Amino acid sequence: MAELLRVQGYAATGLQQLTRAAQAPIGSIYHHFPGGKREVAAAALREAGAAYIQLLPLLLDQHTDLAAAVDAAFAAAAEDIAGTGWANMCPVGTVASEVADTEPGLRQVAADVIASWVEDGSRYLAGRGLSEAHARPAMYALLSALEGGFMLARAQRSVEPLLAAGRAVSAYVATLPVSAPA
Amino acid sequence: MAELLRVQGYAATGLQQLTRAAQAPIGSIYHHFPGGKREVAAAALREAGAAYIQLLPLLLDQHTDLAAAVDAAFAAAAEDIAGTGWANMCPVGTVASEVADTEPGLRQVAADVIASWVEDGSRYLAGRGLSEAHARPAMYALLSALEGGFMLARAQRSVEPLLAAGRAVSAYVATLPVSAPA
DNA sequence: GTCTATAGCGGGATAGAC
DNA sequence: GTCTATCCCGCTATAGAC
Repeated sequence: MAELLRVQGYAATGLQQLTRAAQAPIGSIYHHFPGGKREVAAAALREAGAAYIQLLPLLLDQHTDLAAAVDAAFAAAAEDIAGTGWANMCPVGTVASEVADTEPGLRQVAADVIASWVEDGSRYLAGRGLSEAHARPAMYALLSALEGGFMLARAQRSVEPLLAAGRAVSAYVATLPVSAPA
Repeated sequence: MAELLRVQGYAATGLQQLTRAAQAPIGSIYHHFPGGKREVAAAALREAGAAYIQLLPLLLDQHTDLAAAVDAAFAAAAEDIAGTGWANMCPVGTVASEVADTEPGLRQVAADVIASWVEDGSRYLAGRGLSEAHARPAMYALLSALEGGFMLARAQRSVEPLLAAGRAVSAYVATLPVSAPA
């Protein structure tokens, strides 16, 4: 489901298409997810959200300098999106944009997922020496640039927006005061 | 149409809904836009794109310091989105995310609109003293942060992501060398 | 040229057989 | 509990009356 959501969005994804891809009968969907399409999508977003945030330390731990790490992470994302035929990397952003004003339940799920990203991410950044006051805005800025970069890169079939966004966040992070590494 | 697209997205917007909102019969759509839904959406995106880029100089001319201008522009966008009940500010991003892999024609239109934004925007930034080499990536970074910030702000019903993204772009711009103002 | 009625299709959801 | 057949609705697109 997450796969379909991030490529097509919520409204364009049919449950019949999902059952075909999952080779499951349509009745079983409503057995496991009584809430129907909405509930399936909510579960997919939550699962994808939990999986994605685990990538953050994996990517950023590779460089001792935080700014360099951010730059490299965006470059890795750019390589990934280009290598997978410009399929979207994140269902949360796509669905959130689509249903923010039409599906209150799904909007709330997306908001919760993002909130958990910010919480985990700013804790990580704090562990890398950023103050509490700086870590949270930095994480918001990073996520904004990443999601926006995905958006533009996918539309233009170019890594240029994603790389530029990464360099900007990297330069911004470099301006923040960093305490001694742990 | 642009109004409906930015709030609901492409797939969820019906032509009947459009005719109701525009108080026009459905036949006249196909008279003026033989390509149907796709062509109406394409025209809406192009028109909205042309309108939005005109806001850039209007907003950024208000401050002599470019970094301060960027910060203020994001703050203005945040105020606007909060004041309009978190309706999306930009149909291009929403539609692009949704149809990038399913509607090649519309993806191309979105790509063209974004390309024109980058062209006009980087020309403006160059006029504010940024070198050619810096102006284009800066514009990509600004757009990524803006679109991503819209996305997160709308999902979370909070201006915090947008303000954080703006401050990051502002700090980034402040690190770029600026030649003497014209 | 303008518009109305309808065709044809696929959607989400459900009832009820196994 | 598992799954199939079906309902009803809304969609895009078109044919044809004014």
